[in-house]
Amino acid sequence: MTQKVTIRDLAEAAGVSVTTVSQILNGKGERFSSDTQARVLKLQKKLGYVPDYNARNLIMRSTQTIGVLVPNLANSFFSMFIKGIQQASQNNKFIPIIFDANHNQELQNMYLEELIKRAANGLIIASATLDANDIDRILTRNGIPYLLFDQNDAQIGDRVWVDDYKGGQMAANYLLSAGHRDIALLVGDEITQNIQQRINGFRSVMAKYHLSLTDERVIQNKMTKLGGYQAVDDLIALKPSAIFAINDEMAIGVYRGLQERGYRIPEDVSIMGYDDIDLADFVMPKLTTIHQPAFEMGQVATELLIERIQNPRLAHQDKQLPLELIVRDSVKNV
Amino acid sequence: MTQKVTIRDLAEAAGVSVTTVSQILNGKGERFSSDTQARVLKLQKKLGYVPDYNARNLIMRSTQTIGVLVPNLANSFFSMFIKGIQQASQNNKFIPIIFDANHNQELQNMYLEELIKRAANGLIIASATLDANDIDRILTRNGIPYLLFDQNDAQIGDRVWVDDYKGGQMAANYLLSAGHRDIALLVGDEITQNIQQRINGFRSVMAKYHLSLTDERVIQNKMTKLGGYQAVDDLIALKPSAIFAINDEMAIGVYRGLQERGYRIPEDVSIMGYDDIDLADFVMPKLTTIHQPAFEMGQVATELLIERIQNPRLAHQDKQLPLELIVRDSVKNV
DNA sequence: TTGTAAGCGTTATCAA
DNA sequence: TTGATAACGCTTACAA
Repeated sequence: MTQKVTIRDLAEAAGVSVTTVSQILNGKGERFSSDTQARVLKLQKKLGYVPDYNARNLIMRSTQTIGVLVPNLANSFFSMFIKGIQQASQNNKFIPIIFDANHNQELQNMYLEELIKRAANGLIIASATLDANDIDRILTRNGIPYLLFDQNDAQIGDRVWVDDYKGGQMAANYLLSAGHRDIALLVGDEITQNIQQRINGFRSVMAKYHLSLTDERVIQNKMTKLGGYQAVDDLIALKPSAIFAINDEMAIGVYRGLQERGYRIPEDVSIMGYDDIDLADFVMPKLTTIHQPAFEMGQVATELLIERIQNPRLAHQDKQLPLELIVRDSVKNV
Repeated sequence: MTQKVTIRDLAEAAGVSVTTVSQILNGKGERFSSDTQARVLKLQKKLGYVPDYNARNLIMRSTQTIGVLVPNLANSFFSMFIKGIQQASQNNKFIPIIFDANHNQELQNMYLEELIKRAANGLIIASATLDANDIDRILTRNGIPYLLFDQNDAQIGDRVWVDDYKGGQMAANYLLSAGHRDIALLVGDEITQNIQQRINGFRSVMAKYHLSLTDERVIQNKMTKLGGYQAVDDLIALKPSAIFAINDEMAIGVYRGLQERGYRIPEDVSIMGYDDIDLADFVMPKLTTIHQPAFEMGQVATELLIERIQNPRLAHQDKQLPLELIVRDSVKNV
C-alpha cells in the first residue's frame, strides 16, 4: 500500500548499486564522488524513498525502542512516571511503547510477549503481577535487558528505588509525634515487596513507641480511589484517630467515604497518604503525604536502562532517590 | 548476553525443519503429526522462542500497530480514552503505541514522523496543536488512515464524536434552571473546534434567557488543575453565582482556589464541570458535570480505525456517542 | 508428513 | 570510487 519505492528502484534510477545508495543515505558516503552523492540524494527526494523500517531493523538489530509495562495508567503516580520515561527516552533518541496491564496477569504476559516480539531493546516493568523469576527467565533468554520497578523481587537486574522502609518510618513518626496512638493502616490487595517495606518501616516505629499494629487494624482493598472508598466501613469500625493509606489514591477514596458519613478530616480522623500525586494538593483538606519523585524515577529508570542497553557488561546499577514528608492539612495534632 | 532464540534453533532442537516449526506456530500445522506438533510447541515454551518481529513484518507487510497521540496522559479523560483504545486494540489483535505530546507542537510532529517510520497501520490523533490539513497531507501521502479527535477540523477523515453544542446547552440549561444568572465561563487557552461548540451551545441557551456572556466573563487558562487554580482571582473578580468550567480538571483547580479563599461550594458559588472524570465523584462537594464516555470513545475510535485499515475503500464513517448530565452537589438552586 | 529454497529490503564485507 | 554478495530471521511455494 505504501512504500513501493525500494532502495533497488532508487539505485536503478541513479544508475548505481544499492551499496552506493545505502552508504550515501547513511552518511557513510564521503568516498563517493560528490556528483554521485548529489544524484542519489536528489532522486531520493524525488521518488520519496524511505528505508523500510523492518528490513533496516532486521539487520541493524536495534529498534531504539523500550517497552514499558505499568499496572494502571489512570493512577497519577504512573502517568508522571511515564512522562519521565518519555522525557528521558526522547533525550536519548529512544521511543517508549507503553502498556497498561490493568492489574491483569494475563494481559501483562501478553504485552510482555508482544514487547519481546517487537524487539524492544529493553524493558521497564512496573507491575507486580508477574513473578520476577519468570520475567528474568524469558527476558534473559531473549537477551533483553530490563529494569524491575515496584516489584516483588527487586534484587534482579538494575534498580531504581526509594527507601520504602524509611518512607514508612517517616509516615509513622509524623503521625505518632502528632500524638496519634489509635492508628489504622489501609493497604492494597497485592502486597508487593516495596509496599511490604513501607509497612515494615511503619511498624518498626510503632514498636519503638511500644505500640503494635495488629492484623485486624490492617485493612486491605484495591489500590484505587474506589478501593479506598470501599474500605471505609472497615476502617471506621476500628475507631482510629488516624489512618495511614498506603497510597494517595486510596486516601482520596477514604476522604469521600468519611465525608459522606459526616466525619470531618482532620478534626474527627486524620489521614496520611503516600506518593504525593498531583491531586494530593487539590483535595480538601490538602493531603499530608510522603512524596515519591515519580517523574524523576521514570527518567532515571530510563537512563539506567539505556545505559545498560548500550553497554550490557556494565556492573550492576543501583540508584536511590529521596523521599520527602509533605505536611499539608489532613493530619491534626491530638 | 544470551543470543536471541531463532526459528532455526528451535527447529534444530526439535529435529525438524524451519518450515515445520513456522507452520505449526502459525496455526497451519494440521498436516503434521500431532507428535511433531506437540514437540515443537513444547520446545517453543522451553526455549522461550518468540518470532522476530522485523523479519516477520518484512514478509507479512503488516505491523498490526496503531499510533495514538494524546495531548496529556495525566488528564483522566485521556487515560480512560486510552484504556478504551487498548481494550479495542486487544480485541482486534492490534497494538497501540501511545505518545503524550505534552501540548507541544514540536514533540507532536516528532512522534508523528516516528509513527510513520514505524509503519503504523493507522493513527488516532487526539491533539489540537497540529493543523488538520498538515496532518492530512502527511498521512495521506503515506497512505496511512487516521482518525482525528478533539481537533480543529474534525471534518476530515472518519469521526467519533459527541455533540458538544448540545453538551454546552445541557450545562447552560441546568445552571439557568437552577436560577443562576451571573455566570462566568472558564475555558482553556487553546480553543479547539469541539470546545468552541461547547461554548456556542452554552451561549445559545443564555441568549434564550436574554442573557449574554460577554468576553470579560470568559476566563482563559491552561486546561489543567493548576490552570483552573490560577484562574480563580480572575473568576472571583466577576462575582459570579456560578462558574462553568470547560473541563473537570479546571473545575477541580477552581475548587481549591475558592476554598483557600474561604468560599463555600455551592453555597457561595456553584461550579459545573465537563467530562466526568473519575475524580469528579471524589471531590468535596461532588462535581456536577456533563459525562463524556471517554472509555467508549476510545473503543469506538479504535474500531472505526481498524475497519478503515482493513477496508480502505469504506464510505466515510461517523459515530456519535451520547452525553449525559450528571447532577451531583456542586450546583445550588438560587 | 516433512523439507528445500526463494525471497522480503536492508546493511556490511570485501574484492575490484 | 564502486559493486557483488552474503547475511538478518522469517514465511511460503514447491518438492520429495
